[in-house]
Amino acid sequence: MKIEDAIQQKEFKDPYNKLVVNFLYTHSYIVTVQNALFKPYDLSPEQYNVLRILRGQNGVPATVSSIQDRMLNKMSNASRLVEKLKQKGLVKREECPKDRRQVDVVITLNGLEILKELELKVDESNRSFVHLSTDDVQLMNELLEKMRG
Amino acid sequence: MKIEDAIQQKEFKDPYNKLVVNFLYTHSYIVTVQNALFKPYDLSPEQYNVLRILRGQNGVPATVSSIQDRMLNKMSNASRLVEKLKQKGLVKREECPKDRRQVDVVITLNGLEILKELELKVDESNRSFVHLSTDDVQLMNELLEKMRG
DNA sequence: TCTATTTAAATGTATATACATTTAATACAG
DNA sequence: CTGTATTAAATGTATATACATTTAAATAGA
Repeated sequence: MKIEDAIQQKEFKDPYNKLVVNFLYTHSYIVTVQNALFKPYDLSPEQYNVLRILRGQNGVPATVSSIQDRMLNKMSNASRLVEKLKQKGLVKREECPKDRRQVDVVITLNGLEILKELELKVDESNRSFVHLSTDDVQLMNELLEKMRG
Repeated sequence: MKIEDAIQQKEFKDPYNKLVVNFLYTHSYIVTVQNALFKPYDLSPEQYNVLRILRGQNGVPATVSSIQDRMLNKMSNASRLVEKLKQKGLVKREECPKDRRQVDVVITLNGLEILKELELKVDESNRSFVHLSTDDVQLMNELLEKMRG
């Protein structure tokens, strides 16, 4: 569906304007799909992302700020997301002995299991809601990086 | 900057996965720029969007649900956004005489003025933070629409 | 050493999304 | 009509972003 029809706007002043609007609308489309996917697991997309970051550590603890640095949204609040995940038993949080200001965060076995199960569904979902050929996906990946400059 | 460097992830399982991550990261980049732009005007990007929708009505009142239908994020809450804008004197809200369930929303002169001033900055900002040629912008607009299927 | 600065994490608060529920008014079937 | 269903908007609540501030610990410099 054309963006003009989706938001009932006849025309755009220039293609840059249209791109930003088109982008924001598409973002909403993506997160709606993602939310529906994560909801049965009682996880938000952001919490899922933190779990993925922690698994990437291969057992090495991550500090809250190192998680923050790797998040997709640099403005999100790793401290509170970790707290939520801890309450669900998906991560452990321990005071770092070397520097008592820091906190060592590690994913639990339970967290790894849920992540493994979810990841299959995420992969499948990504492939099915992105209606592009691999070539177009490749092209779009390049354009996104060029776009950010 | 490559997405792999931006979030310190070595590789992606497949290009679809990378695209989604790349997309979410780019979204964060865009809204960060937009928030900074709107902040001095005490408006959020969402409130700005509602004002733009109302101006597009050319004086014809819009109901809350018609605003909702035209929003970029279909899950946002037009009712509360309109209330915020009313408190700032940027919109008027009146009971619709034909159907007392509905509410007629109209942008005020003050709202139109702020919108006019802001729009210039938004246009300029869009052109400067999107580091793409017009051809690439056109291409990306097409890919976004194809992506949503 | 003692103080000042810096750093890591947590916390406070406003806005917005996500989704369910409520309230009130209208439509509509019997 | 009258009771039921539908619709529009508002409201309730949880999560997350955005951004400022606070707290505590470590570091650096006089």
